[in-house]
Amino acid sequence: MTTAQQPLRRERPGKVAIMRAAVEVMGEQGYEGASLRDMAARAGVSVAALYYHFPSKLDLLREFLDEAYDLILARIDRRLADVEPTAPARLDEIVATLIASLLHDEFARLAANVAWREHVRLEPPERRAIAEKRRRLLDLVEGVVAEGVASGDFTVDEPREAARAIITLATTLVEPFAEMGRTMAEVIVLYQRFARAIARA
Amino acid sequence: MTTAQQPLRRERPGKVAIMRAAVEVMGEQGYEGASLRDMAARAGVSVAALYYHFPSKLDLLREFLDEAYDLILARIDRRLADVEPTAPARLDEIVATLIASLLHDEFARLAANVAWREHVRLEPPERRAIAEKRRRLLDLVEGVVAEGVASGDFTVDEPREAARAIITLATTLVEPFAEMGRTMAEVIVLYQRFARAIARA
DNA sequence: CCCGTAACTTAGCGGTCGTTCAGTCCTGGT
DNA sequence: ACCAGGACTGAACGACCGCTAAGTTACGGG
Repeated sequence: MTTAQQPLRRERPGKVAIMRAAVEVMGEQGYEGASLRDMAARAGVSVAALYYHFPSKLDLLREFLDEAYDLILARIDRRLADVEPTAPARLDEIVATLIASLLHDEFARLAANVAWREHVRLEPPERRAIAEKRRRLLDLVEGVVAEGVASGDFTVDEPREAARAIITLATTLVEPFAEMGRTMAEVIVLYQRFARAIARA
Repeated sequence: MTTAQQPLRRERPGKVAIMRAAVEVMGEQGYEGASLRDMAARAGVSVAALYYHFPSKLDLLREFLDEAYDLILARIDRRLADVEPTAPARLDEIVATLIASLLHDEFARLAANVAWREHVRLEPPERRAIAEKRRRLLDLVEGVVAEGVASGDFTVDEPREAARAIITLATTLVEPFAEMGRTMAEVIVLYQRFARAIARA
């Protein structure tokens, strides 16, 4: 027998193409406005092919949401490992990673729109799983802010609310970014400054 | 003849009830997920009644968006008239007005969701009209921030981007507010502090 | 008392939606 | 050479969609 498990032989290119197309359409039209026929056409397959890979439209969204939140959390963890352990430097790294991930290219921006506005479409049981991943990110940022307060770098009284504001700012950047006329690098520096200001509010 | 114009005899209770119901459904399900049948049922009328008052589903959204942005702009203008003319006080008043308007009650929160996420459904011509109202709010806040920089109260280099961040923070508060476990008054004070911090970043 | 208009209603149109089912093709192991 | 199963396709289902035409009711002015 081979050493690899069955389900990820070459990462299932058909399934990946379908999910990519689905996220594009959902990002442009919203979850309810996105039709399976549009998704299938963009992926170059038939509608029934979607049902070979996903049990339903809602499960397609759920699977994407799961992967997207896991990815961003893992990316932040990995990049924090290489950063000096001072709170401002760590906060800067989180902000930079969030913004760079969400603005990287057109697909990332559409995916960000889906991830941060369509999670409400899930039914309560699956929705709680996503809420917990969001809470993990919030806890992480709150920890860094609190750490900074302890070290005297930050001064805010409500680290959790400061963390919430910082995450909101970074994750809702997709729309404003288009009309800002600035490079991603410039925006990252700017929002690192805003984030540190909130942590000192 | 009477002095009043025809179209607003007693403010057309039927039309108002329909728009209220429509905004509720759109706030809960999103524009595409909201059906005219749901809206009509909630308003206690038939589907065809919607077409007596509005030319189409999209026009219903457009009309609400027009009114909602005009209302919030007028409310801010009116409240700014009674505030001492220092930049920090004026910024506080804007933040307080925005948050109080968007969080006031359950309907206001649903309306806020529609206003700040569904404007993208409009076709480009009508969409530009809404974009201009948003720009007016942005200009207003930018002006106050710049004013504060001139007076030495604020220090940020990019007043327009600071204004954008402040507006984003206030207008996306609806979802987080539910899990914050704080009163509206507490949240206003907190976010006034965040806004001033951004203006000093 | 009658009539015009505002404010609806009932019924239904054509179309699109998510979903399913019965087959088809291709590939790799025996 | 065969064939099992993975990865699909074509065609259709009933439900629901936005929208409309034609008819009904209530009422205020002449």
